[in-house]
Amino acid sequence: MAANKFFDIYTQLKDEVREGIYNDTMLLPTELELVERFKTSRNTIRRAIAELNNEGLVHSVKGRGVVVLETSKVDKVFFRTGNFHGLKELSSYNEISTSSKLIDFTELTVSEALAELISFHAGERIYKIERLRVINGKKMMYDTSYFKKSILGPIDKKVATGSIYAYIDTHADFKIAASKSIMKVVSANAHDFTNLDLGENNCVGEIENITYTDNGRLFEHTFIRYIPNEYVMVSFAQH
Amino acid sequence: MAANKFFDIYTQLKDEVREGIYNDTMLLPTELELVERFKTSRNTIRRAIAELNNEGLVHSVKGRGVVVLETSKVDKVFFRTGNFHGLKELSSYNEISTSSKLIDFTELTVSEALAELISFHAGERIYKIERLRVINGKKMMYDTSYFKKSILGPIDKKVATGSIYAYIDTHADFKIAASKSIMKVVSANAHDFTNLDLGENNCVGEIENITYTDNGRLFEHTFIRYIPNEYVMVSFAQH
DNA sequence: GAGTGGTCTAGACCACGGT
DNA sequence: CCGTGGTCTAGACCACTCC
Repeated sequence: MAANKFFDIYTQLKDEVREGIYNDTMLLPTELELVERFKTSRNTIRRAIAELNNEGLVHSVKGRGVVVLETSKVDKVFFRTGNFHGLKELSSYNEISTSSKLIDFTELTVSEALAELISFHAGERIYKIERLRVINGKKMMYDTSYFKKSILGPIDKKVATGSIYAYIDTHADFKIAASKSIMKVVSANAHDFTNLDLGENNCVGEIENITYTDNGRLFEHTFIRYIPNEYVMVSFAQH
Repeated sequence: MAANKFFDIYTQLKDEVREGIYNDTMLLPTELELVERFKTSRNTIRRAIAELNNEGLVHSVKGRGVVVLETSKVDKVFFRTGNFHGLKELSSYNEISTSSKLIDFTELTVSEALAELISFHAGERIYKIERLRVINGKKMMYDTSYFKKSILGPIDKKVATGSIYAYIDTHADFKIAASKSIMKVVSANAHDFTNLDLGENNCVGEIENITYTDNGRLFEHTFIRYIPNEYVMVSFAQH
């Protein structure tokens, strides 16, 4: 995809790790050997290896080398059981699938009460969009999203029904830069019991998701509430 | 702490962002200006700025500059409501606080059934440790941990009662390198109802946490089950 | 076109691991 | 002690944003 040298090297090394060319617990070739092999500078090699570290495939140890991490059950779970692809796709990006239905679309002004709840200031003009995700007839996930109108510009119900983010890509003069998430387990409220197929369960998972534009401005604040036993989140941390 | 140049610059810029010297939505000084100011090379400046990006404080845009992200409610939540400090401290590191009690400590061999559940192979000799965290008399969190004996070496109940990780720091010849986590919301089982003060709730949060040594070997596999409404996890992602 | 961040090079020195 | 990864330098060129 990218014609970046470091990215190509990263991809190649990743494949080789995945194929088991370097066994679990073994070392990658040293940086100097990789410099030889890829005919590039050491910094570029290091950039590629840094990427492997971030992904949780290897761990660099000063004075020893680059250790390949044993594979675990977790690695197999990565793109399964429901739909949370790690955390990156947690914003509205993928929420609009064929199985996602628009429940409500309104324009309103942020009240003092709502300002307490979300990261927008009172008086700000916003769109509120509620959506329901149904899979195999089961109500799995309910989203309540707030978008700043001052950033998004005027939209109609048709846009809200489709993908807001596809609309931004083609019609807006800004990009989505980053997002932050808060994840909790909470007791279900009356809304949850009617909006979701909870069965015997009386709790839901909640993910609060804040999205930034590439101007550093808060753009979207979304609450995702989902039923137990269907979704999984995965993360990796280096010490 | 670290006498690394890039780390000092990162810390200083971070403070300045926090103090609002660069307002939300404004730009940081350009890389060349920072090179001037800190009398260093551009790569070092870039390393510091990369750190700020990872932390979710700024976002670099090619051709424009380094944008400071608006602060949000999420930022204030970071170290509150319970005890999950982001994800880094999720392994056993901090679980052994004054309020954490050892419930069970046994040595056993991984059965075929257990091997299905955790990332260790059948036949492996392991320690199983169960702990309960009580806060203000409330049973909040229940941990079931499995440690590879072949890596940890022989330990007794006294070590298990204290901090395993403090023990490793001082007595073991390996370090903890990385960890992976899976987070879910699941229906409570009979164990949960007796082990935790669930109140009216019939679900729990579960975090499965896998820890690696700096030799790339799976070392610990822990299941944390906790009550609703008390804990929060925060994450940040760049697009 | 001027200025920005992104990639890359070719070198240097240091801190640590293992022998 | 040697070899490893970690930090840092001083430069170059490119891709992008904005005027």
